[in-house]
Amino acid sequence: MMITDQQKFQAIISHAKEYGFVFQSSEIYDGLSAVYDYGPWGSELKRNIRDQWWNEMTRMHDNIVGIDAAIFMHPTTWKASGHVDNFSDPMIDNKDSKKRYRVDHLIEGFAEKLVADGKNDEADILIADMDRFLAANDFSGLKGLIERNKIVCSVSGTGNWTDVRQFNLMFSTQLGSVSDEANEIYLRPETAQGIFVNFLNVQKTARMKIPFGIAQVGKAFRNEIVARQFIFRMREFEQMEMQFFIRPGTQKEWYAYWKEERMKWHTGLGLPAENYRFHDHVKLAHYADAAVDIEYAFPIGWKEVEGIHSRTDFDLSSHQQYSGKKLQYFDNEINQNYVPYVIETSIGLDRMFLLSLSYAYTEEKWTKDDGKEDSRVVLKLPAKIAPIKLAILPLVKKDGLPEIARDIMHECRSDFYCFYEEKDTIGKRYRRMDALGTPFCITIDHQTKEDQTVTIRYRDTMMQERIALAKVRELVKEKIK
RNA sequence: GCGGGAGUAGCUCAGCUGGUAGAGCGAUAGCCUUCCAAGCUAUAGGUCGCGGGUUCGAACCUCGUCUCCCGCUCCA
Repeated sequence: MMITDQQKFQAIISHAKEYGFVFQSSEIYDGLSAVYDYGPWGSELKRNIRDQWWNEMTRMHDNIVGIDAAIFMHPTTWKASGHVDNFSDPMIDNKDSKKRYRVDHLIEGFAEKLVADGKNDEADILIADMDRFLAANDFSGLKGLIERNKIVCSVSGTGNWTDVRQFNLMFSTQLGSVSDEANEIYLRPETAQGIFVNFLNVQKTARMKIPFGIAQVGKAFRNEIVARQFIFRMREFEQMEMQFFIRPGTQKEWYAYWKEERMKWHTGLGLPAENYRFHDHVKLAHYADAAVDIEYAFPIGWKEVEGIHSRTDFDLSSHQQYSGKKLQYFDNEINQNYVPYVIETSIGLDRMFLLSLSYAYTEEKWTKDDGKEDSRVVLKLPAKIAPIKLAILPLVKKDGLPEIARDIMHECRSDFYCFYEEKDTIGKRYRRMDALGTPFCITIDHQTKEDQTVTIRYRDTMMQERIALAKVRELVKEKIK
């Protein structure tokens, strides 16, 4: 029986809670909108995904190094990056058409109409008033301006407006303990800027030569107007970003290179290529000269999981201008100083987590040999990222079997995450491990005492075979490589 | 932000025209000793999302609010 995508999404959310992957933040206080916590198995899964990415970037490329920059940054950083100007505008909604306008656009549009009618003086006064109110953050003044001039919505034709409100995607707080003397600073809305401002520090201390990359994993914060769809769009989320610094003019090749390289990482985890696609940006952000999303077929539709952007020298040049410090690189090969261009790969860790669950979550039903119906819910997570790698199960909890199980547990637990369980029937324990996505289970039985072999059971096929107890550790290590 | 739907045990849900809560699964402890959950026994878990109102009495009626899901909108 097929379940619909919508049902599957609901089932994943329930499963994530029931089995300790994801909880709503502050649940006992009714939760906090669009903020989530990761539970015991969720935090393992998330960590494993993070490690896969980090190791791929830093260990597998000798020209990429990592950093861990602070969440707080100098306020000017966000002026230079364009975040302050582009993402903190007073907005107003028309209650009839439900259309939302930037207040300055609305008033400027009306001023243009005045000019067209030959009322240049009125237009000039209007714009001057607007600028004064904008500078003073006087929202009621702005609304009064709209009302006095009887500015109407172009869709509904009415002047039925909400109050003017500030929409700022960045969270702010105060640095300094005395609030009226403190400076307003922001929680970073992206991790990239921590890399850009450290460009020269890293390049010089790690003796990097262009082309080279800087990788970073960390939290970012965006005060989304609408944040929804479980952990897909959260207000606090984790990014895995790599900024690759290159010689100007070579961005096309490197953009193509990273596009391919990043897709290889996804499929290399064992995720099916047919669930992925590229989606080119038509409208480019203020910093980019090319941009593409890697999209995945989530139960909620094709959605972006990763972005690859050609950011030109926008960020470094801008920081150079605002800071007054040169952010240049001397290229020995061509005997030239230049501000490097940048190719960015930026993947949402939480989205990758949701992607993994979306791929892995499977409900299976079949008829047993005796004609009875059987079923299971199994997370077919790639073994590399599964929270628990190996479950160690004594068939019965007597006759010395638990002791043997404890021994093998002791041997393996420093290499990978093991889970010991002696409660309930073996079938029930297998089901529980299926629900957590544990790829391998071994069962210690009476025969183990005689010939030192165990049954290993594979999650996806439910097949089992006998192997030497001494080989378990190496076998699992090999499979999770 | 607007519109729609929902919120009762860890999960899925029942609860009649208002009379202070139930089931299945799950969990815990024990029995059984079994290679694919659903044998037996016992136990624990809910001020019915939260707050006001109506009423002798509210899970149920009403108002507000919070959270989640869907559509629109937004999305560096």
